[in-house]
Amino acid sequence: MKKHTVRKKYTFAVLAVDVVLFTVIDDTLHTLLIKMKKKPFEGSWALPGGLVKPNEAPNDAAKRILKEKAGISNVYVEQLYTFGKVNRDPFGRVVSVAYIGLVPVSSVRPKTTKEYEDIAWVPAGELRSFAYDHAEIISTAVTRLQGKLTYTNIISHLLPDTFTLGELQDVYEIILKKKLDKRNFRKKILSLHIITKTKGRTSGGAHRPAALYRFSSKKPEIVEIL
Amino acid sequence: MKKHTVRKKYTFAVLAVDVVLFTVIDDTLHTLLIKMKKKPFEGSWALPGGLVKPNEAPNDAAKRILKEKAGISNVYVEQLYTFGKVNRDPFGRVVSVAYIGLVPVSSVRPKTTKEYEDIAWVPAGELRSFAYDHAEIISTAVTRLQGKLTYTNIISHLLPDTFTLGELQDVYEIILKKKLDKRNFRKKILSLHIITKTKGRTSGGAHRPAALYRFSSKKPEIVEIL
DNA sequence: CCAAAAGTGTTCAGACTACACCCATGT
DNA sequence: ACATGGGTGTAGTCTGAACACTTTTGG
Repeated sequence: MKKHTVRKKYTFAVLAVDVVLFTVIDDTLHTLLIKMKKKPFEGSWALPGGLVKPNEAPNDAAKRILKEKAGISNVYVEQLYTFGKVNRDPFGRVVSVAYIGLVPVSSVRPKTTKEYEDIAWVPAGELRSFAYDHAEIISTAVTRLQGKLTYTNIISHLLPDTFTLGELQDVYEIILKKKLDKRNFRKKILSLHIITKTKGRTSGGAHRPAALYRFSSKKPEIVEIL
Repeated sequence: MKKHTVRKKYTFAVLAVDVVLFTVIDDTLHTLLIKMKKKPFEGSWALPGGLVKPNEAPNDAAKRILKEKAGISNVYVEQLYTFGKVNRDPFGRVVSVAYIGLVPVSSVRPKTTKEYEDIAWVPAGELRSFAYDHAEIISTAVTRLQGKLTYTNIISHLLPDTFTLGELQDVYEIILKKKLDKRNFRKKILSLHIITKTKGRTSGGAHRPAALYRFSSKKPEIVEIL
């Protein structure tokens, strides 16, 4: 049986990826969205996404699309869920493997292209007109992100290389949408040994300088955090 | 733009589903596997799986395949992960959406068909020669199942309608591969109010009869269990 | 000297762990 | 009578929650 025999005989689906890229800006969780030009979704916002190439793994497609559409590389991405309802795309049968991506705020430089009207960081949870089933994908992604914050170390990918304990706590509070006690938070985080103190300190704020920390490892790990 | 325009232009992938169907038999976690006849995997074991139809959601395809290949309906299924490495299938580019399925042991009646050499419940973790990347899919599924046991009520789908606390504890111990303290386990489970006592009792064993319980709800819920 | 974030300990309550014996039934 | 799983309570430890003041810097 030749490689393309099956391909020709059974082909039916277009496989796409969509990425929910998160970052934290101004004390708010944001996702990267694209404002569309094409009908029937002109003016609607969509996740950066695109078709998977014949010789490309979906994982690689997710990274490629972030690079192409937003000029962002070196991103942490993980698979979220595969959305395959029959009529989710008015153009035909498209099944989309959705990914979550995380970037620290500094490393971000979305670029607009002629293909789209606009590309922008939009506060997660903000009401918009979304293309396709992207509202559902985003809300699934937010829920997953909240869940994983509490039992893994993925938050590391939302922070710059070094950060203060206050900044770390802020990110938790923003995403989990609840206040945490400062002393308890510090005790807990430090007891886990997932971050280490560096020699650096902040300076420049009109307040006492803070110690800078770094994640001991950014490898995905299961750690009971909160 | 017509519906099939995109389809024709960009088609490349065959979309399949594979199901890791779990049950507990004789104090061991088992998965349903099929022994293949076709080259290059003759004699290897594979997950029940098949192609998604053009007008079928992957979810529905998973249920259909269990029905067709094993004569099993009314199964709880949930999406596991999508496996899309370029060369995972020697016949061509096939992307597989993998599902976890759970059935209580009683409701099980796999049927062999002419298409396959054999279909059987095989102890999870047993060494076999697996077709495709199915070894990887199974091990991902086992890990996920273990994780979800500890923070959801999905174990309900592995038990018959009524069951004793001893049987419930057994299933936890089998899947999590660790002993639990009987008194602590009962205290914890009962305090969660996810099961209710029925009026029934067991009979027939050479021992004291046990109270029968039932899950208050089998809807997926997040509950911190262990 | 004032504003702003950093840093630091103790007490209390609830949850989890370890642990051993009697009970009801069938053979 | 004995073998088998069912059923029950308590004490000690650990973890999580609540809570307020001093420190260091820039402006």
